[in-house]
Amino acid sequence: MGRKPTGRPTSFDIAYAAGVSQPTVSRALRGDRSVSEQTRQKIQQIARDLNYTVDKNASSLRSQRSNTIALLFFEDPTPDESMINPFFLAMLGSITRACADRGLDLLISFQRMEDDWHVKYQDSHRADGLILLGYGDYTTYTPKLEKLVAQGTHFARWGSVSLDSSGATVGTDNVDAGRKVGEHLVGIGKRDIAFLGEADETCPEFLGRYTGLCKVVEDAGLPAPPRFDAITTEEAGYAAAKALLSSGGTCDAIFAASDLIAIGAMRAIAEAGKRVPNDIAVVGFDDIPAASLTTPPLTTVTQDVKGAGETLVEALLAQIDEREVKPRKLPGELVIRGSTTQN
Amino acid sequence: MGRKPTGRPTSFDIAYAAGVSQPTVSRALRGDRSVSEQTRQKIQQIARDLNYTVDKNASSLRSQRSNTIALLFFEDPTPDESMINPFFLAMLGSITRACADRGLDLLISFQRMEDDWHVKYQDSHRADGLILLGYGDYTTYTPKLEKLVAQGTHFARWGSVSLDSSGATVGTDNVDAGRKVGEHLVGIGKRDIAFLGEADETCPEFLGRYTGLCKVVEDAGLPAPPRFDAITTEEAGYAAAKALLSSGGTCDAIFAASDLIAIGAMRAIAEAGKRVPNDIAVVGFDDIPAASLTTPPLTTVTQDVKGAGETLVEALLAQIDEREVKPRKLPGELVIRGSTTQN
DNA sequence: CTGAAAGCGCTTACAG
DNA sequence: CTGAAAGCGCTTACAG
Repeated sequence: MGRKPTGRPTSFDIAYAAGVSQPTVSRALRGDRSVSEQTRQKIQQIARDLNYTVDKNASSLRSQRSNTIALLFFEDPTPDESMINPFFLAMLGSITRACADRGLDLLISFQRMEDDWHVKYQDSHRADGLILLGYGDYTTYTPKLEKLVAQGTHFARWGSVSLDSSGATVGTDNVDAGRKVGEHLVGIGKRDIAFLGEADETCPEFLGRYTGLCKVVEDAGLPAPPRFDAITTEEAGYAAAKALLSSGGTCDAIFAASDLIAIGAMRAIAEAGKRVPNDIAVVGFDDIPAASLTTPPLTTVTQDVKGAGETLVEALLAQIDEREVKPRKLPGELVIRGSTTQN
Repeated sequence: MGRKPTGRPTSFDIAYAAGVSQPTVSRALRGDRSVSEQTRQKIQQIARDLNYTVDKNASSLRSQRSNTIALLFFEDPTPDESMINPFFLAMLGSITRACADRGLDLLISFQRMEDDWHVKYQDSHRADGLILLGYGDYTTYTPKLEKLVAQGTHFARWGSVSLDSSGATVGTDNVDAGRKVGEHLVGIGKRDIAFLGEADETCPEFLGRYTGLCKVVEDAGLPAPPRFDAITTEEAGYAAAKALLSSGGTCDAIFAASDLIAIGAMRAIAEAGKRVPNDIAVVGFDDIPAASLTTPPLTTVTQDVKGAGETLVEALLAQIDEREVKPRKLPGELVIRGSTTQN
């Protein structure tokens, strides 16, 4: 045979071998129902024998659809430019799997907040849509989102669901999760709970967690939880706890807006000569792998990472197909460990 | 203006606006030196104004080059199917950055050992080459590699450099790193060192680390380090240490082939009522984020993750361009923490 | 159920 | 330095 002396076979080679036209090969290989069962079988067999695969570039160019999704991590530039939040890494895994299950390819890219996200993938037709994952200042983030919407770019994002009704947003029910944490802490007899994390408009997710905590505390007739700002790093958690402990105020529990913050806080607590959980109970958020390795192990909130990946991909696909997309809240689950209960 | 009523502009639109031919636009935008400076400037300005980007599918189809690399993680299927080794996640970050610096897109995919890697990307022309990252049984891995070579697929891999002279392999100098660990342990007076990890042909990297350790121990006239098999998981490390401690044998130091193994081992040591580092010193490998969080913090070996990403991408690019590629060894750095020294 | 024709948006010889 | 022509390998109306 060997119609083409070099390179990989094309649909014309398959067509020649099967004695049909090239468009029929294209149809058969995509499982088009209009091709007769017999012809389809034959063509698929030959394609297999010749080790043929459809050229994605040609197919995407013609059909104007790439079956590819681009995953953009964005983050504030960090001084050490290293640490990605482990939680997002877990998300990456679940999104990868969700894409693979649907035959989608996944492009990935780390973006700085300053960058022009939209241009890169959608405009160059590499991807049918974008999934946005990240943390960082929400106030600089929002205008970019609006630009994406204005451009008609398809995207789904992970984040705070409440503040944003613009379609494909998926996130943990942070208020509910904050409530669960509050109930647990109040339930074990804590009365004086502090919150560590930037709970304002720059970070609506943290704000939700704080809000949930406040509700429970208020209902129990306890003093409102003081807040100490911290971004999602161990260093920030350490500094915030330092500030809390040296402010002269007392507290018998800390709810940190993330595990990274909680881990930093535990270091500060140890340095201050206090004990976890007896003097101060500590709760984190995310359930990163390191959370079970601290001393004592960290009580935290597990987010539904697997469900998140599935839901994000589904939401994006729905948007691409112009189906209706509603924001989705996923439940967070409290995981109780030694940092809030002695054993 | 508005030549096309709908959709994004093409190079024809730019050509029309600039009063030149379409091929000239193509040349100007790629910075072809043959286009006059003036024309080039003008075209680039117009392209910017019209928010034009080159259609990657068309350009890849025509040029038969995609400027895209596919990163394949492969792993033995794990029961919980969750945990990716944190070390490879760090590698992902550095490879992403190295690709971005060179204007390459990055496709990512997790593969099971059983899968047919080669077909997926190279054959469908999505990627110019593959980077292979992973762990798992090397003996099932090698035949796949050979198949890739036979197919003329371009790839670079992270792994054991010594056993494999086939081009684009990059890895830590495991023997040297093992030696550093051995010297440290012998230097602090340990005499009876055990190795935890599958140090045979199924995992040449672990074997290298063991070999380095053995050399030092032998030179010091100490008994050869016993080996206890463990794959790279916490559970396996726990089980291996259990086996070691209950074998009735004594040991005053453990070199674990990975941090995950070391963390599991420390748990087993604590359960056996022994203290780290006084009764048993522990050293890991990889310096994952969790390594500094254990009690005591884990002495380990840092691999040059940043250099690894750069080197892998460079090696792959060289291979694609048919330039000569030599295997590259990167140094590992010992990081001494509390698990081998009291303070 | 199948085929002939057109065309997706580029890049690349080939001319001049 | 620039243009006219061809063609990368598919998918999609359109006919029959």
